Amino acid sequence: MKYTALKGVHDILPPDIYIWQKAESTAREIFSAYGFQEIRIPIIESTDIFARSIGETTDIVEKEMYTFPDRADRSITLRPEGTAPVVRSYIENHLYNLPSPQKFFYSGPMFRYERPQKGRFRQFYQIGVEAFGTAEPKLDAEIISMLKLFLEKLQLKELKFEVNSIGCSKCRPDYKKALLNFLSDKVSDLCPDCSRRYINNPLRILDCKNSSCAEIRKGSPKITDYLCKECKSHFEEFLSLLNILNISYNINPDMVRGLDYYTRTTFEITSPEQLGGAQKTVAAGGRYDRLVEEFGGPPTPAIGFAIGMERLVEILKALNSDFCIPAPKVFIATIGKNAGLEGLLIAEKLRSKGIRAELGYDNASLKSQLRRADKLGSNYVFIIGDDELQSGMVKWKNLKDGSQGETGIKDATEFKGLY
RNA sequence: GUGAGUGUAGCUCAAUGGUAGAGCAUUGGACUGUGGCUCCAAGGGUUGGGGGUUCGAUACCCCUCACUCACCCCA
Repeated sequence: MKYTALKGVHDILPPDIYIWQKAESTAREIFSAYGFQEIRIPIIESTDIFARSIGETTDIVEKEMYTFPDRADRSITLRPEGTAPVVRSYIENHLYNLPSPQKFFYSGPMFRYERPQKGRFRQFYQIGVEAFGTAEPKLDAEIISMLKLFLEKLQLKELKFEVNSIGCSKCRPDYKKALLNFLSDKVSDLCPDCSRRYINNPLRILDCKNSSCAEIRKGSPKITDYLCKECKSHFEEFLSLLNILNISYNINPDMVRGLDYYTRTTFEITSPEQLGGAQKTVAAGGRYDRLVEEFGGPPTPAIGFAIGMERLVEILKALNSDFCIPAPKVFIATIGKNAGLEGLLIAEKLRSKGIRAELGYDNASLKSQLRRADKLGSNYVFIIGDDELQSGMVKWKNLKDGSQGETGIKDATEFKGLY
C-alpha cells in the first residue's frame, strides 16, 4: 500500500462515527444543562504554554509533545491537552470580568508522541470541561455528578469513580517530606523508575504498579492525613456532597495525577479491564486553583476534567450498545431513461422536504436496485418504469412487510408512508 | 524508549519444503420488471518488502517495514 495513515492516528468511519456522534451530542446536551458553554481553542500553541503548566519534568513535556519550529522559528506545539489553552484563552480574553463562575467545554483532537496501543493513540480526541471562579466544593461535586449523568445517559453503569485530594502548596510539601522520610532507607529496593522519582517526583511512587514497590510503600503516610485545615475541610465537604448526591466512590489516596498543575480534588473514572484494555482511565480531572494566577491572570480557582473519546467509544462498542444507523426512507428504483428522470425529480422534491431518498444508478437491473434498497435498510421502494409513466402511477413497496400498491406520480412526494 | 506477538483475497482465517485455498463480503445469473432465503458462477493475490538456504520457500534463516498487545506514561 502506497499511502497509509501515520502511526497512532486513525480514521473514524461509519458505522463507528454514529457512536461518536451520539457521545458528542449527549455531552452537549448534559453539559449545557449545567451551564457549560462551548469554546473552540486552537490546536497549536506556543510550546511554553504547555511546558509551564503541565510541568517541565513530566513525561508529556519531556518526551511526548509534537513540537516544531514554525517558519519564523517560533517553537510551536500541537496541543497535548486542553486545559492550558483554555486557561490562556480565559486570561487573554479577560473572561474573568464576566460573572463567576464561568464554565466551558471543548471537544477535539489532542496529540502525544507515544507508542500506540489499545486505548492510546498519537492523535486522540477529548471532550473536556473547565470551570473558573469558585473554590467551593459544591462545584467539584456538581462536576462529578454531571459526568455521572453523562455516562448514565450512555447506559454506562460499570464505571468506577475514584477521588482524592492532593492538598495545596501549603500542605503538600509537608506530606512530601513525610513520604521521603518514610522511604529514605528503602530507596535502593525501589524499581529504577521509582528511585528516579524519589528525586524528581516522589508522589508518583504511590501509583507505581510494580509489585515490589507496592510492598515497600505499605504503611506509607497518606496524603489525606497531611492536608492543611482548609484542604481538609474542602475535601470533607466535597465527599459529603457526593454522599448527598448519591454518588458512590472510592477514596484512593495513592491516586496522583500526572500533571503538575493539580491541587486539592483529583478524580478518575475507570472501566473494568476487560472492557477497555490496560488503559482503563476513561475520564480524569481535578482542581487547579493556582494555574490562572501562574499564567498571569487574577487569582482564580478552577476545576476541570477530560473524557478520552476513543476509550469511551471502545467501551460502548464492547457493551454492544445499539446506535441507529440512518437508513433511507425511500429508494427510487427506475427502469429506462425517462423513468430515471422522473425518479430524479421525485427524489429531489423529497430531499428538499428533508426526507432521505436514494436513487438507483448505472442502469442496474430492477433486482439489483431492490437488493441495494434492502441493504441500505430502506423502508419503501418506489418503482417507476415505462408502464408507470404511461399510467401516471408509481408502484410502491414496503420492504419491511412486503406490502405493495400504487400511487399517482404527481402525489408520490406526499406518500403517507414517508411521513 | 523497552519487550513480546502477528503480517496470505475487501474481512476472518487455512495450506507441516512440492501447482496458493475456504467461509463471509462484492458482482452477475437461476427469476427478461420485484429485495431478504436457497443454488450456481465470476472477479479479486507480486503470500508486507529485500536478501539468504534449497532442485523447489507462504512455510526455514537474516535484515527491514507495518500492525497489535504489554511496560512506561496517560484520556
